[in-house]
Amino acid sequence: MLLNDRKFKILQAIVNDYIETAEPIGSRTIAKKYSLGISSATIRNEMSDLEDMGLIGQLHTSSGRVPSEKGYRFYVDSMMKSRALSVDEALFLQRMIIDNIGHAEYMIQETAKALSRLTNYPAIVSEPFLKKTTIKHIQLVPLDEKSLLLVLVTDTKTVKNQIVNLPSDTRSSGAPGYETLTRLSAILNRHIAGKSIRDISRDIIDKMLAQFAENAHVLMPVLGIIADMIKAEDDVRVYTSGIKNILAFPEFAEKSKAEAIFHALEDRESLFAILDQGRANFARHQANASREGIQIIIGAENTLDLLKACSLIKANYTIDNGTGCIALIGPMRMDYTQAVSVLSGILQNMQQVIEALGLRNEVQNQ
Amino acid sequence: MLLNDRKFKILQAIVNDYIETAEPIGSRTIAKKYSLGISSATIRNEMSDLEDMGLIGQLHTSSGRVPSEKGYRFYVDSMMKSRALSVDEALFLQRMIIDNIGHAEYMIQETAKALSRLTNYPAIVSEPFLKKTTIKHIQLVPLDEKSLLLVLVTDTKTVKNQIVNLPSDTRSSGAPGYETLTRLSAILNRHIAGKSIRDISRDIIDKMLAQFAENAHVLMPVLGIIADMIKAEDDVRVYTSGIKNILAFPEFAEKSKAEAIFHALEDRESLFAILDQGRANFARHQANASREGIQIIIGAENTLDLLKACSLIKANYTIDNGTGCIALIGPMRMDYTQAVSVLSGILQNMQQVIEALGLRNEVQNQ
DNA sequence: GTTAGCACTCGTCGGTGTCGAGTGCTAACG
DNA sequence: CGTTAGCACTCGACACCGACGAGTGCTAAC
Repeated sequence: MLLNDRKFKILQAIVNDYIETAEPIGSRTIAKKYSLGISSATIRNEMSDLEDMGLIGQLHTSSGRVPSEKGYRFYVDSMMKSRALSVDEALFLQRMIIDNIGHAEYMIQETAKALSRLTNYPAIVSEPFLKKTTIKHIQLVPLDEKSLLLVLVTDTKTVKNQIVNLPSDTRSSGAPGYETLTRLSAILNRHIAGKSIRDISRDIIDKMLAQFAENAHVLMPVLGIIADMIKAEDDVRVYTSGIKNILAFPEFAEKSKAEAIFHALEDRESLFAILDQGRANFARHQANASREGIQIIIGAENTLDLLKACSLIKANYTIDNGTGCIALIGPMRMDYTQAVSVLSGILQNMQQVIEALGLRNEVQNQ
Repeated sequence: MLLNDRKFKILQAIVNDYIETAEPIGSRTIAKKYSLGISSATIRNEMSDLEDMGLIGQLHTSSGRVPSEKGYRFYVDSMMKSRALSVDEALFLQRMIIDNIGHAEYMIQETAKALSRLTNYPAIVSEPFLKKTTIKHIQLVPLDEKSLLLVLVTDTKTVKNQIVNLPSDTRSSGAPGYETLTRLSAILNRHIAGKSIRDISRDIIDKMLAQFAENAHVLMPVLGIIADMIKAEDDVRVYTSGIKNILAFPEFAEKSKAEAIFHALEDRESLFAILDQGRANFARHQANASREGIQIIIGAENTLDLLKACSLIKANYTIDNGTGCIALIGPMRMDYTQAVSVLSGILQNMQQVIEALGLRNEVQNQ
């Protein structure tokens, strides 16, 4: 699509103004507000052309013009200026890096919070989808007579723990003591560290049972819980933040619309559906792929009916054996410039934290 | 306050109807809808009396009547029937108990979810406020050359873990190995298990330093992190669920009101302020104390301006060395009967989970 | 090609009238 | 004396109307 310079400027004025005010904008207003050096009548003619091209539209005859989806698409692809982060934003992100180092578990939640806080749009962040979690280290810790604590470190340095309740009908009175547990931990590590849950064969279990000797009754509950924990680890979680921000947008003034979105953003399944739909569109709009992999999906480009009136800005991030997703939702007239710059800032931020945590390349050679 | 039987029934009809419909109700409607066997004119006379007593009011002359705060108070104190849980509700709670056994950490979040799900009111649940967390067990787990994992079990069986990054300028190359860490863990346990962070004296640290010998450089980072973790443990967290439900109430139709509540329910500080205000009111309305310690705070009885138009139903729950709080928020015309029965069901539920986790009396004698 | 002018459209806003639900008061009834 | 029917009155909700203004398209003149 090719636009002459004047049409370009007028379209830009319309989109910017609408992003800011959410009101249809007329020719006279453009002439007054933006000094383009042409009269409102000329602008009217140009606007008429832009409407013919499908870039703008009007809600009814004789209201001002509003960008169409195609108009937003054009704006995003061709006239959006990339903006550097403001000092405040950059400082905020810096602080976040510092706070998060050493807290891999919270980083993802914090990222969602930061995103919505900086942009005032609802944010969604999913944990990385890992191909196959492997066990890095196991430790049994004594608790009391009837139970012990199982601590599990996975190859992503995620740490899980759970209480193991021992069967009460065991011969030996009570749980094994500290020294015994240390010995049992060593046996467990020798046999299953570095393996995924599928790799634990009957053969290995038998060997361990033999070595556990009089403590054999401890092994099965422990293995069962390890399996559960690894399964839970393979379950990707999603976090949202700033959902209430949608109340501030006039396009969601009707409570029913706001409620529909609220509902979707509280439900795990629909969150995944939202994040997932990017894939189909990715090929279609190559222009965005260039922007550090940040995708912008506008209005009806969304495959979910629920989002037909919204825009979605999303990107993937990578931890060496999996990728997660991070996204912002807003009305179609969202401030793409700001949202994209913040999102790309956060992506860099996450990368730094991930590197600081040493998750990058050292995991395989444990 | 004494009401004759007819006034009693009329007031009950007004409150019930208003809870259900959120519309002012007139004498004719009462006569038709509730078969009290008296005419609308008689009802008008009685309503006039009820208004003089301050139990009901009207928004403007010639609109129907609406319960006043005093009216709700009377309703809650004298005419609310206690209702048994429905089969569905009971089953839902049963399931929750099963799911939560062994997951002390999630129980509180799950409780908030269950509350809001069963009542359709926003729920707030705070973690127990513990007087002084003590260390029950410490375990050091090897991770890699530069770091190790510290696992801490406290007297509430909460388990925390954090990665300890060792100073890189240490003489000995890399972190201690598995056997060494096991030995160091034993030293730590011998000296500080059963103590709170304040009890760890300079003297104890010196002794441990001596025993750590060539691994002394590991001790200080570890102790620093233990202090942080205990401090974080003493920080009570609060969870909310179902905030979006307020959108369904006509009294929050104006977005600005809904937004104010949203804001308060997303902010930790104001959540505590909400939960805290019960104390002052507790003495005032003894009548409620009888209902298993469930308090009902209506409208202006709230000390927070924000809640002057709301009601709050709250209760405390106890784990042996601390108490937490659990609450529901709704419009003044909330369905007190249902809310109270669900809340009391959940309280019993929590008690069962707590007992199943063995947190009750066995903790002290570790 | 640009602009001024004009007729036309349509949503918004204030004013007006009607309708219905509600009330209080009074008088009649058992 | 308590209860009820009837009546006048109040007031919000709603529909209707006209004025106003922001906006458009079209045409003619510059």
